[in-house]
Amino acid sequence: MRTVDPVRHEAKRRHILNAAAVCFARKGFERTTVAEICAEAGISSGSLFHYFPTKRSVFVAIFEQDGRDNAERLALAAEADDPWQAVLDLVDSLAEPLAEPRMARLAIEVAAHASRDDDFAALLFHNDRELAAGLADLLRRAAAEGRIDGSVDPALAASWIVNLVDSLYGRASFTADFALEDEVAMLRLILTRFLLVEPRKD
Amino acid sequence: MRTVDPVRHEAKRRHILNAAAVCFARKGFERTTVAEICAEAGISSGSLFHYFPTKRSVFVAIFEQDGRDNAERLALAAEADDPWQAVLDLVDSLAEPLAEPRMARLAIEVAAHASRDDDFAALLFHNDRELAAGLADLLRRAAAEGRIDGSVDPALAASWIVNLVDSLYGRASFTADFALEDEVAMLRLILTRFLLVEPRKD
DNA sequence: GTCTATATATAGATAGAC
DNA sequence: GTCTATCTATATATAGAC
Repeated sequence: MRTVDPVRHEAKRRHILNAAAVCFARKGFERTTVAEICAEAGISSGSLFHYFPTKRSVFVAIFEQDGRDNAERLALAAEADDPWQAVLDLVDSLAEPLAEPRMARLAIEVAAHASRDDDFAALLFHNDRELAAGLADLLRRAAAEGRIDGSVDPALAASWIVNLVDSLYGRASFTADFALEDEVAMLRLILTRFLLVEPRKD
Repeated sequence: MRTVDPVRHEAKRRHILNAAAVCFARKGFERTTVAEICAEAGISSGSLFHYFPTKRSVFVAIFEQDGRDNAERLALAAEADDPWQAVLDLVDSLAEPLAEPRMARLAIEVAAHASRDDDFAALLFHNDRELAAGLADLLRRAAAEGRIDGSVDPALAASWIVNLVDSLYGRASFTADFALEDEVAMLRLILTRFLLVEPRKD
């Protein structure tokens, strides 16, 4: 008979992480205080430190989920019949969180923090490489089928696609009246013209 | 007979700003202490606060120069005979600071800080809009001469070019073995295929 | 103008009652 | 497991001698 209920424990952890994400998006890692996270979550600092050993560990835990989410999306994309369409769909799905503007700020905060925290950077780096590797596979298939330009190195092109999506996040936090649909459409146009072999119809 | 030598004053200011830029690139705005800047500059905190009222003012001063530099580059580009070539050259010159890796980290720190400091964001926003406006003019000229695709809105395309260059900065701080020349070449390929009207030769 | 010394505030994290 | 109270460290900025 155990004294802790693991389900309740996990639920509370997530509750804290959600509150923390809101705060980190609002003010960044350094300027967000543990007291603010506690206020947002409706708990005391003693309680927060019962669930997480440090403020940093709260931050890191938020993004460990991301790698898992992307791995799922890649697995789905790998099963698609049309690899090039799968690439475009993947780009759409990666851009989707931008419908919530605070996610853009959080993404930038992540990049900034990674440049000063090597372990955290390694986590993100791993996530990005997994994503780029999955994209490269799709591009290779598309090139084999003659759908896209085979002269561009798939690995390099894949890492540029990841980067272009990242740039969309930068753009979202920096552009007044950011219109997600228009921006995604432009990104698709850039990618299509960059890689598609077929003659232009536009 | 004045007691301050304005030349010496300005030189000291720049010395402090250079030292501060090194520190901010290394650890970000929040984690960099005034004491560290002073150590890097070889002065005391009392002395630093003689030149700048706050730590933030030091940070801001570093980037006020950027707008002036870009304005100069734009003025040069506006006089070029070949507007499309001028765009590509401008992109090269914007990417050039990346030869020093610490500049990439500083750029990311800037973006993160801007998302929490509205006045600072306004400064950067102004700089970016000036740059995009200048690029849009060049694109309009290039389209009028039939050099590039006239169906793409020049203003939107221009802001994407600015964004693609920004993404290069993100990429630089995130890519192992970042090879500036290869990356710039790929960026030029993307831009050329995105906008150029002439049939592909590759 | 530059320094040393320090005021003041506020952070992350801990202790221990309940 | 959650709280209140607090420790300890460290930060920005100031005061005032030289």
